[in-house]
Amino acid sequence: MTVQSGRRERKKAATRQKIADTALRLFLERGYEAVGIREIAAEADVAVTTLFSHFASKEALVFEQDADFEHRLAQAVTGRAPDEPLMPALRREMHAMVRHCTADGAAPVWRMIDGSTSLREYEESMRLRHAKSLAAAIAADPGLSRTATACRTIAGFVVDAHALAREAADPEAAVDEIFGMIEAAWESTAT
Amino acid sequence: MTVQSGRRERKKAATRQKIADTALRLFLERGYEAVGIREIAAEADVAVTTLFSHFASKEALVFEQDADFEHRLAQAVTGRAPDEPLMPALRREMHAMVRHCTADGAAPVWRMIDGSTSLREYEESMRLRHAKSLAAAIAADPGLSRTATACRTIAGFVVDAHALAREAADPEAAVDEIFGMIEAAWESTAT
DNA sequence: TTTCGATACCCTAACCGTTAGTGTTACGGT
DNA sequence: ACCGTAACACTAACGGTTAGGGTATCGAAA
Repeated sequence: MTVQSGRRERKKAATRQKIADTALRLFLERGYEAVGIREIAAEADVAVTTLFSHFASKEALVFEQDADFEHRLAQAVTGRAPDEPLMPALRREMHAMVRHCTADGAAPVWRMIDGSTSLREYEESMRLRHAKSLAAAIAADPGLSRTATACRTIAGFVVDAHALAREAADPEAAVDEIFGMIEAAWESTAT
Repeated sequence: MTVQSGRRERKKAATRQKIADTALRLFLERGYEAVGIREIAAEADVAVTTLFSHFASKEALVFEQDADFEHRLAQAVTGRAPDEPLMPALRREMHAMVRHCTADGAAPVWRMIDGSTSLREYEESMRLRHAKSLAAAIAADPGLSRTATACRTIAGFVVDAHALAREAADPEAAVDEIFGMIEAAWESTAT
């Protein structure tokens, strides 16, 4: 486990980025389903197998920075100020995430996602992962003693909030509305 | 639109059933991923295209009676007694559904589902559909005036309850625990 | 410096779910 | 008795994904 930043890792990162950029460009130009893997690989000047060594599936090309999102919610729980209650921290993070997804320039990507069944399904499977890690983070906090079922329920609720808010007319207001409900559910489980 | 029960419809139903039975048998014998579509079709003595005219995908072979489930929750809302509150009706239906899924004999099937990524993803996409129709049913009830976001949030919550309860050590108790949270969330939106 | 293991990449050829295209049969209403 | 059509069949392909097996470049130990 040596430190990073050898020429190798830089080249690898560059290849990955080139693939992702090429794919996104082609997808936006001609539509997700209309662009094939072999074509993306050719345009990015890599072999198909190389593409799949960087991305586990065609859908993963679109959700390139999924791994970031994966941890942000969990971090919001484990990294919050020692005396801060859970819900405000989660609400704040959710606001930031929703703002990020509804920023200018992101719209075409989301339109593309909503237009493809397989992309929507992939996004759902991501939510399951996110909910799982969030539930683990909540369950691990010694300050909040709740049952495993309660943690998982709340976690599922929170990640769903992201999807629901994205589709709402006023995403920011939707986050607040949903979090009102989440807090009521959460407090109903207080011992 | 003539009435049913011609020889034709019986034959069609028989073909569909034979395909589903064959598929489930092979899946349980040798594992979901280890059995190919061509093999199922051959064993059921139909053409591959015929199989796909009855089932939209390989996963749909496993969730054969999905369509039933699709409407049960919505029915629980629209078909409840005129004066019955929403939540008890949903809770009752959810109890019935969970009991059905945890009945003896269903265990191997669920073990198979949990063992396959594509089956789990398919189940999730079903949940989205179910949540959508449930949300529509709730939103359509004139007695419950809630925002669209609140309806969708609660609907997502309810369908998630099914998945969470199935995985819990005591599914029936989990349903009650989760519904306690759902009711708190629901009542927090009362005008 | 030389050597050497690791790894990033390449190519070919397939596998598998799924669909299009094109018939053929047999049912059901007229 | 006839015809429209629904159900099914066959072949061939498409597109995502993976296996198998090879080359080259990097990084570090010898």
